Amino acid sequence: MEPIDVFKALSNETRLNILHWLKEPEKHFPKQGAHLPKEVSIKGGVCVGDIQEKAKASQSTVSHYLNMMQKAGLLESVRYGQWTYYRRNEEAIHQLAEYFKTEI
Amino acid sequence: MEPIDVFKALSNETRLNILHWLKEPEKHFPKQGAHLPKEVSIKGGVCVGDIQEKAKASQSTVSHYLNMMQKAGLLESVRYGQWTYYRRNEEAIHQLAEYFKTEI
DNA sequence: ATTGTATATCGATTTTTTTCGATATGTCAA
DNA sequence: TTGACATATCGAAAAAAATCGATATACAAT
Repeated sequence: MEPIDVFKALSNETRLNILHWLKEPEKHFPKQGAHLPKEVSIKGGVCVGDIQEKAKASQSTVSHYLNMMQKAGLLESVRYGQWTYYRRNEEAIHQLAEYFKTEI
Repeated sequence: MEPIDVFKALSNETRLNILHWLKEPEKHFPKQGAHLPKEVSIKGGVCVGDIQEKAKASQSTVSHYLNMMQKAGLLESVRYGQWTYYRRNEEAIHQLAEYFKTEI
């Protein structure tokens, strides 16, 4: 997890928004999980299409953003069928906050 | 203090290094404060030239970096004669760490 | 006043990032 | 197996950031 990649990922309003939204997915994505059979639980995960709709950017841009944020370590993804669910990587983000406090 | 400006400022290795160096100025800038009469104390401040020498980038680039970091709130500067001393804005950085922990 | 030094700003070029539409890939359903 | 859909990847154009040398500004010392 390269700090610089994390900071780059955070240097954009839309990406920052996505991170925010995913903090309270049920609040910001009311129809969250619509595609999932209820026995499958992808807690806190939201599919790309829902994020795209809210972010108001093109599909390819949002896909790119999510990939970038995942590579930076901020998000993790789970694929279910044709959908990819993204959620925050809370553990990594917590470590990051520690890093920020002690190293920056 | 706009989070995005802060993250942009942190998205560069040299700038990240500068922030690091200024955490322990006496360690990384042995000849620190050489220009200052001892009754003037700019605690933790290092002049642009010293930073430039260590950063190995051009004078204009380093000046630009420092200005950017100051605008982002990470640094503060004091001018003494022909020198500008930059030091960390510890209070702002501390607040930032709090922001990171609670908002990111 | 003139010269030298430190830093800031300007202008231009190169590099990186953003952003998109088009296309490819993978999955589901009929 | 065909068609529809979700997402990923590709390739390109536009926008922004990095970076430099040259020049300006501000101060110091002679």
